[in-house]
This record gives sequence, structure tokens and C-alpha cells, in this order.
Amino acid sequence: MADQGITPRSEDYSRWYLDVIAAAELIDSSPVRGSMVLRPHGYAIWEAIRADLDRRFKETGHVNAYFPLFIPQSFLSREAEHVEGFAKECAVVTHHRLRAAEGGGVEPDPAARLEEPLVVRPTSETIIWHMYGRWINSHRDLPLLINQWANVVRWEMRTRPFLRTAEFLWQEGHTAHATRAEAEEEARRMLGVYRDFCVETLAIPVLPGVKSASERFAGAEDTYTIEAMMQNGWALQAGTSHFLGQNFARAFDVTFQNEQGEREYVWATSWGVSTRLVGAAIMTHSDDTGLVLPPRVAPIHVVLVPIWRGASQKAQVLDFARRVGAALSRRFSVEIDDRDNMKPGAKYFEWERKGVPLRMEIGPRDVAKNSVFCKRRTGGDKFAIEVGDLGEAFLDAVGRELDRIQAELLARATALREARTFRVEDYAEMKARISEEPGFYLVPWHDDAEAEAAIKAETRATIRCFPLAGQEEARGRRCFYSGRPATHMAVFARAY
RNA sequence: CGGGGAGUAGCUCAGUCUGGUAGAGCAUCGGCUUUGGGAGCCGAGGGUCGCAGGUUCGAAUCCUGUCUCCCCGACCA
Repeated sequence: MADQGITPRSEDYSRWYLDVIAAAELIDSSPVRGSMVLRPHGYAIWEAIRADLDRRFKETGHVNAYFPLFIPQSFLSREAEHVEGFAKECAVVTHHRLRAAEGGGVEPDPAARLEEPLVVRPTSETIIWHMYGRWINSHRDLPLLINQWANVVRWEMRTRPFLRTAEFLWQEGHTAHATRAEAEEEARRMLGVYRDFCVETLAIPVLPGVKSASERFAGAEDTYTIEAMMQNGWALQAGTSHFLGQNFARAFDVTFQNEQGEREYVWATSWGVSTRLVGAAIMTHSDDTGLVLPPRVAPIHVVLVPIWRGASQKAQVLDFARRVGAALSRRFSVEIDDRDNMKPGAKYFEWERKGVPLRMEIGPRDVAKNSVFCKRRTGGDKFAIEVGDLGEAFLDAVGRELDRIQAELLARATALREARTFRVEDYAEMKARISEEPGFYLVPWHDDAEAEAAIKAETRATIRCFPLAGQEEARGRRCFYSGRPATHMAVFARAY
């Protein structure tokens, strides 16, 4: 293993993020610009996220399905705003066969040009609503609550591992409802599911809110968001949920017969989170030593490092470690690092880099005391846990340590966000501070797209959202920019 | 897509200016010795110098093109 120097956050935050990812062997770059290879340790984090969310989706009545990767080009033009939003970043398939090229290699066979080009999905509203048109006839077919786990492609100009890649993994929920109220409720319900997931599972505090018109999803009437704050004070949109009105129903002519026998357009929502969440977790919790992961998504919960001197100790220590490991495996994901070509200290550094929440050192002294010597990835002194008869009491004790780590991470992230959330009354103050003190700037705001654009040009900060909570504070106040009566409370921040 | 930087062994890099046929440390493999916070000794393997053209007797080195990565912008989950 090469030297895994990690640039300190204080020196270069972007570099630090890339170093952490490389040192933990989460991803590798691929030969194609902007597409990343998810290595086993990185993919395992996504698998944990997916398993947890999938359970939450099913608990709220959704079912999974799978729609095709390829979308007929003509579908993208059906909804005017939608095409405008995505046209610039679509990959298009034009041929279905290669042939040998002159001078070696291969090239698309001109004789195999597709009659209609196929777009690699940047999102699936169009093909899904095409299908919904065939499935929905009566109010008895509604609501239709479908989710899919898939990859999508958006040909981004600038990419960043996990946070923005040309191809990424995500889930997209697409629901159809009989009434506006029901669809709006669904969009908000799923935002709540995302919020709960981020807080409970990823230990990331998030701010739920509504997007301003300029940040709204292409084709949506309302876009809801959860905004997270990274350690450098920048905002990251961690998930979105859209109330799509009847836009896609009209574009794809999806109607249903209501109880009075009248035909009506269907009301829609869509909502998604992506592998960006892995990046959010990394950026929120990791430190200058390397990756830190919340136990609930850590691929390995506990690593056991046996320590011995001489062959007889080795046999004794390994036997004990394996019995402890077997017991822990009943409830946790466990790794026993019995490599004999590495000293214990080197192993500690390696597992810390990889973000394993809890380490147990097992040497002759621990065997004699029937305990394990533990260290939490979040810090603190080493401490012993009695293993007893390797029963439930031991597992409970280990579980409490993991819960404690989970809670510590959430508390730290919450404290950082609170320390970096600023209430500001006038624009000059934000403009002066935001470079040196990046964070969430909560301000009274008179909604105005031009003013928003002007602020972005001057400060590079954008409206991340109008928080769902606390909008009543805007009443009777003046916009921090224009002085006009405030229509909203807005959060401005630099964003990824 | 514009501006800047970088691609040489698994990793970090030297060699490029001044063209002469590839090097170090770490990692890897074998052996011995080690193991409570980044081990030591001995030996070995490993590179069409990102790729494609060009100049030249000869190219990692000079020229042109191209791809990928990183940083800064504009665009975006």
C-alpha cells in the first residue's frame, strides 16, 4: 500500500475530499470523462443507503418497477420546459451496429443508423408517463405509486466524484394521483421520508424547503428540497421532490374517468436521491485522518485487530478473535484483520482511513481478561468491553457504542450547521461576509428572479430554498436586498 | 465549453530545458526475523514513458492532434 497522505481540510478542502475518497478506495475514475467506477467499498455504502430507503418507500406504499434506459428522442420534446432543462446534457444513441474501419478499429455502420435516435435517460418522466397513459383509465387505477432504482446520464460540463458525475445511480419515484391536493401531499410526504433518512441513517441534518422558480426542476410546478451543509459551509442539495401538476399528464395525454364519469388529467409527482448522498456523507463526517461513516451505512461496523508475540500467543489470540468475530457477526458486519505481514499500528491507520466506526484490539492481555480493547473512529480514549459468554449482553454493549458514534456524528454536524447559519438583515453584510464565512444566510426576501441572478453574479451565492418552517417570520419585514415587503424567508449559500 | 496545471512501475515522483534506448522511495512477490499506533535484513519481479501522428540515424525528451484527471469560471442532482 502506498503512502496515503491526506491533505488537511484547512489547507485545501477540495483536495481533501478527493484524497479521502482515494485513500478509502471508494471509487476510481474510468476512461470516460465524468463516469466513475464504484469500487466494492464505495458501492457497499450505496447498497446500505438503497436498502434503507427501499424499506422506507415500501412502508409508504410504493412498489418498484423498471423502465428502459433508452427513450425515443421525440419523447423529450413533449413537455416544453422539460426539454429545455435537459436537452443540453443528453447522450444520444444513433446507430445499432459497428463495422471495421479503414486503417483498423471500428466505427458506427452508416447502414445501421437508427430511424429515430434514442436518448439515454437523464431522468424518466417521459417514458414513464408514456406508459402511465396506457395503465391509467379510471380513478380506481389511482394512486399509482412506483419507484425505480436505475442509472441515468447527464452530460455534465464539470464533474466531481459522487457529487456530480456524468452517469450516476439513483432512485426515481413517479406517482399519479386523482387530485392536486393528494399529489402535493405525496411530494411533501416523500420529502419527509428523505429528511428522516438523512437524519436517522446518514446522520446529516438537512433543511427542508421549497426551491425558487430559477432552481425548480424542469417541468415542475413546485420543487421541494432538503439542503445539507458541508464542513466548508457550502450547501449540497441532498434530495428533491417535485409536484408536477398536470404538466406531464397533458404532454402524454394521461387522463382518468372520475367518480362522476368525467375525464380529468392526472396529477403527478416525482422524487429522487442519488449516489450524491454518498458524497454528502463523506463530506459531512470525514476528518483529516480519512473517511468517517455513520455506522448505519458503514460496510464494516467493527474491525478486529489481533495482536500477538510468538506462535503460541498467535494461536491463542486468533482463536479468541475468531470466536468474538463469530459472535459479533450475528448482528454486525465484522472484519478480522489477521494479516501477519503488517504491524497493528499500520492496520489501525488503514481501517481509520477506510472509515470503520469501531475497532477492537485483541491481544494476550485481553484474552486473559475476557475483554476487547476498543476505539471509536470518532475519537476518545480506548476502553475495554467485557465479552462475557459472547451473548446478547456483549452484542448490546457493542451496539450501544455504534449508536453512540451515530449520535455523535449527527450532533457534530448539527452543531456545525447551527454555528454557520447566519440571520442577516441587509445584503451588504452578506456580501461582505459570505466569502470568509460560508454558510446558510437566512434572510427576508421579496421574490424576484432578476434580483436573485444579480446576487448570484456578485456573491456566487444562490437561494438554496425557502425553508418550510418559519415562513411566518417574513410577515411585516423588508427584503434584505430590495427593501420591498418580504414575501419569503430565504436561505442563501454557496452550493455544490 | 473557456482559462490554467498535470499524465513516466500499484502509489509519490526524478529524468524532458540540452534527443542516445528508463531510475528512486514506498508498495508487491520469496525467505528469515517481527507484531499493544505507520517494522528490519537479504533477494526477486514489474514500465510499448496516456494515446495517435510527425521530425530525426535515433524520441519519455522536439512538433501537431487527441483523451483523461485536477483547479478556476459559465451549466447542472
